[in-house]
Amino acid sequence: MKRSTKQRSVISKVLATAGRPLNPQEVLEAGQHELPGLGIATVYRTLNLLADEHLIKVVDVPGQGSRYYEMANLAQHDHFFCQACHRVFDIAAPSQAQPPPVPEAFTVETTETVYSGRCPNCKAGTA
Amino acid sequence: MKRSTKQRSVISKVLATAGRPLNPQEVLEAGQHELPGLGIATVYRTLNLLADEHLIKVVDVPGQGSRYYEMANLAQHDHFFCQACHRVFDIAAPSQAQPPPVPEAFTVETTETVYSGRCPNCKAGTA
DNA sequence: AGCGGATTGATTCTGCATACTCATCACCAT
DNA sequence: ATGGTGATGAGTATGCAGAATCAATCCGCT
Repeated sequence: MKRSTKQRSVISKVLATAGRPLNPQEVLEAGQHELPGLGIATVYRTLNLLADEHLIKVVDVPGQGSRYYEMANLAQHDHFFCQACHRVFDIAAPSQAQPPPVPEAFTVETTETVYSGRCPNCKAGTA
Repeated sequence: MKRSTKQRSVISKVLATAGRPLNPQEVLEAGQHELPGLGIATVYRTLNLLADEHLIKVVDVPGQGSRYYEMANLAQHDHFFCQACHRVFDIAAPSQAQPPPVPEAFTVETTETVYSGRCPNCKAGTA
Protein backbone atom coordinates (compact mmCIF):
# COMPACT_ATOMS: atom_id res chain seq x y z
CA MET A 1 0.00 0.00 0.00
CA LYS A 2 2.09 2.80 -1.28
CA ARG A 3 -0.53 5.07 -2.74
CA SER A 4 -3.61 6.58 -1.29
CA THR A 5 -6.47 5.92 -3.63
CA LYS A 6 -10.08 6.83 -3.40
CA GLN A 7 -11.18 3.23 -2.93
CA ARG A 8 -8.81 2.70 -0.06
CA SER A 9 -9.93 5.77 1.78
CA VAL A 10 -13.54 4.86 1.18
CA ILE A 11 -13.03 1.36 2.55
CA SER A 12 -11.26 2.74 5.59
CA LYS A 13 -13.99 5.26 6.17
CA VAL A 14 -16.70 2.66 5.84
CA LEU A 15 -15.09 0.55 8.53
CA ALA A 16 -14.40 3.55 10.74
CA THR A 17 -17.98 4.76 10.65
CA ALA A 18 -19.82 1.44 10.65
CA GLY A 19 -19.73 1.07 14.43
CA ARG A 20 -19.77 -2.68 14.08
CA PRO A 21 -17.77 -5.36 12.27
CA LEU A 22 -18.49 -5.74 8.57
CA ASN A 23 -17.86 -8.58 6.19
CA PRO A 24 -16.48 -8.02 2.69
CA GLN A 25 -19.92 -7.96 1.11
CA GLU A 26 -21.13 -5.32 3.53
CA VAL A 27 -18.00 -3.29 2.95
CA LEU A 28 -18.56 -3.56 -0.78
CA GLU A 29 -22.15 -2.40 -0.59
CA ALA A 30 -21.45 0.43 1.81
CA GLY A 31 -18.47 1.49 -0.26
CA GLN A 32 -20.44 1.50 -3.47
CA HIS A 33 -22.71 4.15 -2.05
CA GLU A 34 -19.77 6.48 -2.19
CA LEU A 35 -17.85 4.93 -5.05
CA PRO A 36 -20.23 3.15 -7.40
CA GLY A 37 -17.57 1.33 -9.40
CA LEU A 38 -15.97 -0.33 -6.41
CA GLY A 39 -15.18 -3.99 -7.06
CA ILE A 40 -15.20 -6.94 -4.71
CA ALA A 41 -11.62 -7.82 -5.60
CA THR A 42 -10.47 -4.45 -4.38
CA VAL A 43 -12.39 -4.91 -1.16
CA TYR A 44 -10.67 -8.21 -0.43
CA ARG A 45 -7.28 -6.84 -1.37
CA THR A 46 -7.68 -3.71 0.69
CA LEU A 47 -9.01 -5.53 3.73
CA ASN A 48 -5.99 -7.80 3.61
CA LEU A 49 -3.68 -4.84 3.30
CA LEU A 50 -5.28 -3.00 6.18
CA ALA A 51 -5.17 -6.15 8.28
CA ASP A 52 -1.51 -6.71 7.43
CA GLU A 53 -0.76 -3.25 8.70
CA HIS A 54 -2.83 -3.89 11.82
CA LEU A 55 -5.08 -0.96 11.05
CA ILE A 56 -8.08 -3.26 11.18
CA LYS A 57 -8.58 -6.65 12.73
CA VAL A 58 -10.40 -9.78 11.79
CA VAL A 59 -13.40 -11.06 13.70
CA ASP A 60 -14.20 -14.67 13.08
CA VAL A 61 -17.75 -15.69 13.79
CA PRO A 62 -18.62 -19.31 14.44
CA GLY A 63 -20.89 -20.81 11.86
CA GLN A 64 -20.32 -18.08 9.35
CA GLY A 65 -18.42 -18.60 6.18
CA SER A 66 -17.08 -15.13 5.72
CA ARG A 67 -14.98 -13.07 8.06
CA TYR A 68 -15.74 -9.71 9.59
CA TYR A 69 -13.45 -6.73 9.93
CA GLU A 70 -13.40 -3.83 12.36
CA MET A 71 -11.10 -1.03 13.41
CA ALA A 72 -8.11 -2.19 15.40
CA ASN A 73 -8.08 0.70 17.85
CA LEU A 74 -11.11 -0.37 19.82
CA ALA A 75 -11.32 -1.39 23.44
CA GLN A 76 -11.67 -5.05 24.31
CA HIS A 77 -15.22 -6.13 23.64
CA ASP A 78 -17.36 -9.10 22.71
CA HIS A 79 -19.51 -9.66 19.69
CA PHE A 80 -23.13 -10.42 19.02
CA PHE A 81 -24.13 -12.29 15.88
CA CYS A 82 -27.69 -11.91 14.66
CA GLN A 83 -28.88 -15.20 13.26
CA ALA A 84 -31.54 -13.46 11.21
CA CYS A 85 -29.74 -10.65 9.43
CA HIS A 86 -26.24 -12.07 9.83
CA ARG A 87 -24.88 -8.80 11.12
CA VAL A 88 -22.34 -8.58 13.88
CA PHE A 89 -22.52 -6.05 16.68
CA ASP A 90 -20.01 -4.92 19.26
CA ILE A 91 -20.94 -5.62 22.83
CA ALA A 92 -19.14 -3.87 25.65
CA ALA A 93 -17.26 -6.51 27.54
CA PRO A 94 -17.83 -6.87 31.26
CA SER A 95 -14.95 -5.85 33.46
CA GLN A 96 -13.65 -9.36 33.55
CA ALA A 97 -10.07 -8.82 34.55
CA GLN A 98 -9.94 -12.41 35.68
CA PRO A 99 -7.65 -14.65 33.69
CA PRO A 100 -9.34 -17.24 31.51
CA PRO A 101 -10.25 -20.46 33.30
CA VAL A 102 -7.87 -22.47 31.18
CA PRO A 103 -5.39 -24.91 32.68
CA GLU A 104 -1.91 -23.48 32.85
CA ALA A 105 -0.64 -26.06 30.41
CA PHE A 106 -2.45 -24.16 27.68
CA THR A 107 -1.14 -20.91 26.24
CA VAL A 108 -3.99 -18.56 25.52
CA GLU A 109 -3.41 -16.01 22.81
CA THR A 110 -6.91 -14.82 22.12
CA THR A 111 -10.26 -15.02 23.83
CA GLU A 112 -13.34 -14.53 21.75
CA THR A 113 -16.84 -14.52 23.14
CA VAL A 114 -19.67 -14.47 20.68
CA TYR A 115 -23.30 -14.22 21.64
CA SER A 116 -25.81 -15.11 19.02
CA GLY A 117 -29.52 -14.64 18.73
CA ARG A 118 -31.59 -11.78 17.40
CA CYS A 119 -30.73 -8.14 17.18
CA PRO A 120 -33.32 -5.50 18.15
CA ASN A 121 -34.23 -5.03 14.52
CA CYS A 122 -34.91 -8.66 13.71
CA LYS A 123 -36.43 -9.33 17.09
CA ALA A 124 -39.12 -6.82 16.32
CA GLY A 125 -39.56 -7.79 12.72
CA THR A 126 -39.88 -11.54 13.06
CA ALA A 127 -41.71 -12.52 16.21
CA MET B 1 -31.83 -43.66 11.07
CA LYS B 2 -33.91 -46.75 11.39
CA ARG B 3 -31.23 -49.38 11.62
CA SER B 4 -28.32 -49.72 13.94
CA THR B 5 -25.24 -50.42 11.91
CA LYS B 6 -21.68 -50.99 12.87
CA GLN B 7 -20.52 -47.68 11.41
CA ARG B 8 -23.09 -45.73 13.34
CA SER B 9 -22.20 -47.28 16.63
CA VAL B 10 -18.53 -46.76 15.90
CA ILE B 11 -19.06 -43.09 15.11
CA SER B 12 -21.10 -42.64 18.26
CA LYS B 13 -18.47 -44.38 20.33
CA VAL B 14 -15.69 -42.30 18.84
CA LEU B 15 -17.46 -39.13 19.84
CA ALA B 16 -18.37 -40.47 23.25
CA THR B 17 -14.83 -41.45 24.12
CA ALA B 18 -12.92 -38.63 22.48
CA GLY B 19 -13.31 -36.29 25.43
CA ARG B 20 -13.15 -33.31 23.13
CA PRO B 21 -14.95 -32.08 20.01
CA LEU B 22 -13.95 -33.73 16.75
CA ASN B 23 -14.32 -32.65 13.17
CA PRO B 24 -15.45 -35.03 10.42
CA GLN B 25 -11.89 -35.85 9.40
CA GLU B 26 -10.94 -36.73 12.95
CA VAL B 27 -14.05 -38.84 13.30
CA LEU B 28 -13.20 -40.62 10.07
CA GLU B 29 -9.65 -41.39 11.15
CA ALA B 30 -10.59 -42.49 14.62
CA GLY B 31 -13.44 -44.56 13.24
CA GLN B 32 -11.22 -46.27 10.69
CA HIS B 33 -9.12 -47.67 13.48
CA GLU B 34 -12.07 -49.78 14.41
CA LEU B 35 -13.75 -50.07 11.05
CA PRO B 36 -11.15 -49.78 8.28
CA GLY B 37 -13.60 -49.44 5.43
CA LEU B 38 -15.42 -46.46 6.90
CA GLY B 39 -16.07 -43.74 4.33
CA ILE B 40 -16.16 -40.00 4.71
CA ALA B 41 -19.64 -39.80 3.24
CA THR B 42 -20.96 -42.03 5.98
CA VAL B 43 -19.28 -39.86 8.57
CA TYR B 44 -20.98 -36.73 7.26
CA ARG B 45 -24.33 -38.46 6.95
CA THR B 46 -24.15 -39.96 10.39
CA LEU B 47 -23.01 -36.75 12.05
CA ASN B 48 -25.93 -34.97 10.47
CA LEU B 49 -28.31 -37.67 11.63
CA LEU B 50 -27.00 -37.62 15.17
CA ALA B 51 -27.18 -33.85 15.23
CA ASP B 52 -30.74 -33.92 13.94
CA GLU B 53 -31.66 -36.18 16.81
CA HIS B 54 -29.84 -33.92 19.24
CA LEU B 55 -27.59 -36.75 20.36
CA ILE B 56 -24.56 -34.66 19.48
CA LYS B 57 -24.12 -30.97 19.00
CA VAL B 58 -22.16 -28.79 16.68
CA VAL B 59 -19.30 -26.63 17.84
CA ASP B 60 -18.36 -23.90 15.44
CA VAL B 61 -14.86 -22.58 15.80
CA PRO B 62 -13.99 -19.13 14.52
CA GLY B 63 -11.52 -19.15 11.68
CA GLN B 64 -11.93 -22.83 11.00
CA GLY B 65 -13.55 -24.12 7.89
CA SER B 66 -14.88 -27.36 9.25
CA ARG B 67 -17.22 -27.92 12.12
CA TYR B 68 -16.65 -29.90 15.28
CA TYR B 69 -19.04 -32.29 16.98
CA GLU B 70 -19.35 -33.42 20.57
CA MET B 71 -21.78 -35.28 22.77
CA ALA B 72 -24.88 -33.30 23.59
CA ASN B 73 -25.16 -34.43 27.20
CA LEU B 74 -22.26 -32.41 28.54
CA ALA B 75 -22.28 -29.64 31.08
CA GLN B 76 -21.92 -26.07 29.89
CA HIS B 77 -18.31 -25.44 29.03
CA ASP B 78 -16.05 -23.35 26.81
CA HIS B 79 -13.66 -24.44 24.11
CA PHE B 80 -9.99 -24.07 23.42
CA PHE B 81 -8.71 -24.15 19.86
CA CYS B 82 -5.07 -25.03 19.29
CA GLN B 83 -3.73 -22.97 16.44
CA ALA B 84 -0.96 -25.48 15.84
CA CYS B 85 -2.68 -28.85 15.69
CA HIS B 86 -6.18 -27.52 15.03
CA ARG B 87 -7.68 -29.63 17.75
CA VAL B 88 -10.43 -28.39 20.00
CA PHE B 89 -10.51 -29.04 23.74
CA ASP B 90 -13.22 -28.67 26.31
CA ILE B 91 -12.56 -26.13 29.02
CA ALA B 92 -14.59 -26.18 32.20
CA ALA B 93 -16.56 -22.97 32.28
CA PRO B 94 -16.21 -20.69 35.26
CA SER B 95 -19.22 -20.47 37.52
CA GLN B 96 -20.40 -17.34 35.81
CA ALA B 97 -24.06 -17.38 36.54
CA GLN B 98 -24.23 -13.74 35.54
CA PRO B 99 -26.35 -12.99 32.52
CA PRO B 100 -24.49 -11.92 29.42
CA PRO B 101 -23.66 -8.21 29.28
CA VAL B 102 -25.84 -7.72 26.25
CA PRO B 103 -28.37 -4.91 26.04
CA GLU B 104 -31.88 -6.09 26.68
CA ALA B 105 -32.91 -5.22 23.19
CA PHE B 106 -30.94 -8.25 22.03
CA THR B 107 -32.22 -11.78 22.44
CA VAL B 108 -29.37 -14.10 23.28
CA GLU B 109 -29.82 -17.71 22.30
CA THR B 110 -26.29 -19.01 22.60
CA THR B 111 -23.07 -17.86 24.17
CA GLU B 112 -19.87 -19.31 22.86
CA THR B 113 -16.47 -18.51 24.30
CA VAL B 114 -13.47 -19.82 22.42
CA TYR B 115 -9.93 -19.45 23.63
CA SER B 116 -7.21 -20.04 21.14
CA GLY B 117 -3.51 -20.52 21.41
CA ARG B 118 -1.41 -23.61 21.96
CA CYS B 119 -2.32 -26.82 23.65
CA PRO B 120 0.14 -28.49 26.04
CA ASN B 121 1.32 -30.79 23.31
CA CYS B 122 2.12 -28.14 20.74
CA LYS B 123 3.42 -25.75 23.35
CA ALA B 124 6.09 -28.25 24.28
CA GLY B 125 6.82 -29.41 20.77
CA THR B 126 7.22 -26.07 19.02
CA ALA B 127 8.92 -23.54 21.22
C1' DA C 1 1.67 17.94 -18.44
C1' DG C 2 4.18 13.47 -18.80
C1' DC C 3 5.71 9.19 -17.29
C1' DG C 4 6.30 4.77 -14.80
C1' DG C 5 4.69 1.81 -11.80
C1' DA C 6 1.13 0.69 -8.53
C1' DT C 7 -3.86 -0.10 -8.38
C1' DT C 8 -8.27 -1.32 -10.01
C1' DG C 9 -12.19 -4.27 -11.58
C1' DA C 10 -14.24 -8.12 -14.25
C1' DT C 11 -13.46 -12.44 -14.65
C1' DT C 12 -11.61 -16.78 -13.86
C1' DC C 13 -9.52 -20.13 -10.94
C1' DT C 14 -8.67 -22.58 -6.75
C1' DG C 15 -9.34 -24.97 -2.55
C1' DC C 16 -12.19 -26.79 0.69
C1' DA C 17 -16.26 -28.55 3.14
C1' DT C 18 -20.06 -30.98 2.35
C1' DA C 19 -24.03 -32.94 -0.47
C1' DC C 20 -25.35 -36.07 -4.09
C1' DT C 21 -25.39 -40.50 -6.96
C1' DC C 22 -25.89 -45.14 -7.47
C1' DA C 23 -24.50 -49.79 -7.45
C1' DT C 24 -23.53 -52.92 -3.83
C1' DC C 25 -24.07 -54.53 0.79
C1' DA C 26 -25.89 -55.46 5.44
C1' DC C 27 -29.60 -55.26 8.96
C1' DC C 28 -33.70 -57.27 10.74
C1' DA C 29 -38.45 -58.99 10.72
C1' DT C 30 -40.31 -63.02 9.00
C1' DA D 1 -32.08 -68.58 6.01
C1' DT D 2 -34.26 -65.05 3.14
C1' DG D 3 -35.88 -60.89 1.11
C1' DG D 4 -36.76 -56.14 0.99
C1' DT D 5 -35.16 -51.91 2.17
C1' DG D 6 -32.37 -48.76 4.29
C1' DA D 7 -27.29 -47.90 4.66
C1' DT D 8 -22.75 -47.74 2.80
C1' DG D 9 -18.67 -46.13 0.11
C1' DA D 10 -16.17 -44.27 -3.89
C1' DG D 11 -16.38 -40.96 -6.71
C1' DT D 12 -18.32 -36.81 -8.42
C1' DA D 13 -20.78 -32.49 -8.06
C1' DT D 14 -21.83 -28.24 -5.77
C1' DG D 15 -21.50 -23.90 -3.48
C1' DC D 16 -18.87 -20.45 -1.78
C1' DA D 17 -14.97 -17.52 0.06
C1' DG D 18 -11.13 -15.79 -1.37
C1' DA D 19 -6.87 -15.52 -4.53
C1' DA D 20 -4.91 -14.90 -9.10
C1' DT D 21 -4.93 -12.73 -13.71
C1' DC D 22 -4.38 -8.99 -16.78
C1' DA D 23 -5.49 -5.11 -19.49
C1' DA D 24 -6.91 -0.53 -18.50
C1' DT D 25 -6.57 3.24 -15.36
C1' DC D 26 -4.97 6.33 -11.76
C1' DC D 27 -1.45 8.36 -8.46
C1' DG D 28 2.43 11.04 -7.44
C1' DC D 29 6.77 12.72 -8.59
C1' DT D 30 9.54 15.46 -11.90
